[in-house]
Amino acid sequence: MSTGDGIPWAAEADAQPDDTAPRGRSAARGGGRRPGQSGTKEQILTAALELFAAKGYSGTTMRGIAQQAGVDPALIHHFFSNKEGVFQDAVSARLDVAALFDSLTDADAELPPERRGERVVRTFLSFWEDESTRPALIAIYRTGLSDETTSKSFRDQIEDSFAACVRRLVPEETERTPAFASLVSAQLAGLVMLRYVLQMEPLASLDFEEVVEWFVPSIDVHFDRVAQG
Amino acid sequence: MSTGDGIPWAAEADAQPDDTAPRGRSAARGGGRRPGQSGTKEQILTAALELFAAKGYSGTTMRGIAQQAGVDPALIHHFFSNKEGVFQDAVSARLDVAALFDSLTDADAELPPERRGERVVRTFLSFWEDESTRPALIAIYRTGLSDETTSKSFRDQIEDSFAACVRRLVPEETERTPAFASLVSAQLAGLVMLRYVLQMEPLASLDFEEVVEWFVPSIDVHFDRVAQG
DNA sequence: GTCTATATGATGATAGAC
DNA sequence: GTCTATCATCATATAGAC
Repeated sequence: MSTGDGIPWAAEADAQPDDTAPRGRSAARGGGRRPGQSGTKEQILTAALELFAAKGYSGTTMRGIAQQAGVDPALIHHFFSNKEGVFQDAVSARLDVAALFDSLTDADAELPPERRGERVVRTFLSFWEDESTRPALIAIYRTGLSDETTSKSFRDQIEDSFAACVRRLVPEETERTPAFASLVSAQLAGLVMLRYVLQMEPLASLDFEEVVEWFVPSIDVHFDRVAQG
Repeated sequence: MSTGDGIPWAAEADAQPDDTAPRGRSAARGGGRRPGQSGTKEQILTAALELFAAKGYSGTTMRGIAQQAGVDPALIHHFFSNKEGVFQDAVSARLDVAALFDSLTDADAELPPERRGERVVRTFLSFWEDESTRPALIAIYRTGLSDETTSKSFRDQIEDSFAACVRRLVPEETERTPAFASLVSAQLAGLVMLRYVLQMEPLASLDFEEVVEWFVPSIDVHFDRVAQG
């Protein structure tokens, strides 16, 4: 633990972001044996993600994952070598972090400033509302905040992902753009933290549209400000 | 760990919020031996808070605290019985969580709506800007988010503290008040998370007054909204 | 692919000498 | 008040039988 076991999940995200089609024959890679012959591997990843989301990284044990998945602990090592491997595979199997904002196209930059806030909020929150990606996000947020080591890569990841988002929506970069991006990130991070991670009431129970309606105006404030220089 | 060792820091805050005066003869209690004869106890609490803030609750070890404080691990048990005791004492020695918003008086409810946002933001952030209370807050936030068990009491604590705050500033309670409080909490939580815990740039390096200037308008949006029913 | 058995180390906690 | 020695438990990880 204190030996410096950082979790470089930011390494790379291979990921299939929103694979609505039933998985099975993904693009033939290599030619080796198809993984997950009996579905056990998938089962382990699901169990792992559940636990990482609920108990954080250091609170999740290999034994716990094994029990949750109904398999032997040694099997997990067999598949993923170590705990860090399980985490990375579990997260990237459900979510492509780097592509979080890929659905924001250049066309969105043409939106009038008063529409951009809503566009960002809806795009970001859609991944939190989606039950297939939410556990991965919760696991990432919990783990990313657990200590200074993981916080560093988590921070870089947020920075990168939001920087790309901002670059799409506010093409004309000014000196205020970075601060603007920080502020918007902070507000979105706080929202998901309380609504989805901590599940604070009544925020957690609000209808999605209600959240958007309440929240977007406070984001628009920043878009207005950055637009007027 | 999985045996359910929650951290009920919300138990009670006895706390001396800002004991600037050099301790020594605190109000004569009992009559027993004066604690902290050689300052060792204080030393341990400081080291503990530092580690809890940096590595979270589960990432901090008794041995690590001992090493950081330059004392024997057994001494910590002697003073605080167990890890949970160290955490509670370390946090409550520097910060009275329950009194976070006590400086908001009824007079603030008389402020025009457009001034209330700034009042809340400044009050809350002042504890994060203060180096004597910041480590305790970071420790609380990190620990509170580490898993579902601690998240529960953390959430309740945020709820209570902000509920009290809102009750002071928006006396005329409507059906929108709770949602309003949630939203404001979320935005403030996100801000401190990115600026002080994750230290995301450029947010972390912004001048305090700049942060206030950028952030307050997005809070005012909610005050305006709740004011107009 | 699946399991048993085990190596190796760190953890929180305790008892007791000085 | 301070320390040594130690316990029981948990962790990750590995080697190897089937």
